[in-house]
Formats: sequence, C-alpha cells, structure tokens
Amino acid sequence: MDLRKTIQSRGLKLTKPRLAIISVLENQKKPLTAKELFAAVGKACNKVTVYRNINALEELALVSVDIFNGEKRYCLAEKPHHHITCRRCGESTCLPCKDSFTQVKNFIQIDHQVVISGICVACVN
Amino acid sequence: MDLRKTIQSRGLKLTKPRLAIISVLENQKKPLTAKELFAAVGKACNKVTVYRNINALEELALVSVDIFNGEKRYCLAEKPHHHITCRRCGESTCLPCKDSFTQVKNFIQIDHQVVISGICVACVN
DNA sequence: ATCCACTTGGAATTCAGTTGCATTTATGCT
DNA sequence: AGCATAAATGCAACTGAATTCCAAGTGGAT
Repeated sequence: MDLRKTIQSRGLKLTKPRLAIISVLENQKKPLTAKELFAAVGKACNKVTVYRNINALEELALVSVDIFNGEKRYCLAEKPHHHITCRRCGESTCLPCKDSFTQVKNFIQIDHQVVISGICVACVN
Repeated sequence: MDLRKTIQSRGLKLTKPRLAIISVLENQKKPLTAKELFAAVGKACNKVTVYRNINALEELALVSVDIFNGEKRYCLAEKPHHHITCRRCGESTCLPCKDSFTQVKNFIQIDHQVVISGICVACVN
C-alpha cells in the first residue's frame, strides 16, 4: 500500500510537515540522523516536529532505526535490512538482510555487532 | 595477563579512581550503563572520571560496549560476546558470541539487529 | 625524595531530545 | 461549504547525558 495511505489508515493525519518529512525519507537512500533529517526538511517544519514524527513512524514500524556509535539513523522500512557505517566518516548505507557480512562491496575492515533484545522472564506477566 | 598489568603496560596509571572503576566492572557480570557504573563506584570518583575512564578503556578494547535503545552498556571484554536486553525493563545480560539467537534461556520474543561497520572506499587513504 | 606527565574534581558548557502550552490544521460529519 | 474536534504544530523552556576547561593532585620512573 502507498505509504501515505498507510499512515492515514493508522490514524495519523497527512499534515504538511509530516509530508515533508516522508518526502525527504523517500528521496534519500541512505539512513539519516535526526539532525540530517531536520536539515533536509529545512523550514518546512520545526525540530520538535521532526522528532515527534520520527517517533510516531518508528512506533508504527514504518521507519527502521539503527544505532552506531550512539547515533540513531532512520530510513523507510520497506524491506528488512541493516546499515553499514564507516567507522571513519560515519556515513551509512543500507544492506539487505542476509546471514554473513564478512565482505561488503566498497567497504573494508568489516566488523559487526549483534544487538539482541527480548522480554526477560521477570517481565512476563 | 592480569587486567591491571595490561592497563599499566598500555601507559595508563593505576590511580585509585581507576582501580575502583575496574573493580566494579570485575565484580559485575551484567553490562552497566555509565550511570550505573557511576552509582556503583559511589564517592570513589567523580562522574567525569567515570566517563573518561570508560572511554580510555574502550579505546584500548578492554571493555566492550553495546547500545540498545540509545543506552550504551559496558563490561570487561574478556571474550567476544553480545548482550541481550529486555525490551520492557531494559536489563541486560551477556551472551557468548554464536551464530543464531532465535532462542535464549530466560527470554522470549527474541529479536536482534546486526550493526555493521567498516571503512568505506572514500575513507581509505 | 623529587619531578613531571598523567589524572582528577568541580563548575560551566554543550548538545540532543523532550515537555508544556497556546495556536493551527486535517478530516469526518451535517 | 461550514463546523466541530482531536490531532498536530511551533515556540520556549527544560532535562539529562556527556564534554570541556582549568587548577590541583598523584603515580611511578629515576
């Protein structure tokens, strides 16, 4: 389904700031930090609105997030994928989800970390 | 080699605050946030010192770090391992590094994310 | 015992991200 | 089209983690 229709069907309004944010995410293939996203939407909306929308879209699983070095990066969650980040310049690119990442085109010295989460027995109620 | 000797051999002094931090990390099996670490050392040292030492030890790869939900957690890097974090309470535990994490004792609804890093061609000089 | 580079503590600062609140706006209904 | 209303926005102020600055302290080599 079209992203905008999906958003609407989940009870979110298609406001101008929101549309601007979605548009930036759609036209950007690399995952963006909140800051970069904010810079890209320019004066189309406020910093606070960017954060609120990122969180809203994340909650609906419409954007995927990963963190490298304390920096969260966001992009549209079309297909399950991961991000590879340059340890020097910090730039990220998307990678399809597959089993091993020992070799990646255009990158050397690949390293990876598996971040695992779950619900622990103490929390199951 | 003994951790303290290693630290010294890398040019770091064995100061009282530093020893207190190491001691806390040694006696704790679960990975700690900076805040928890700071709380555990108590008045043995200053908050700033905790941060500085975490960074120093991380740089020497003597502590391993992972991030879940924006929170960095630190523990001694004896063997390669990962951390599993409860999505509800946020508590973490260490896991040996192995290929799949579909089932983990004491946890349900396991999810994982692979965070990959490398040096991109633009950065190789 | 002395000396110096490394280390520390405390205050001030920075920066990302959040909150409260008044105003605006999308959207469903008549 | 006009209206009602809940959602969304913008602004300013706030929060809390982490860093920086600088003066004072300390480990450990000689």
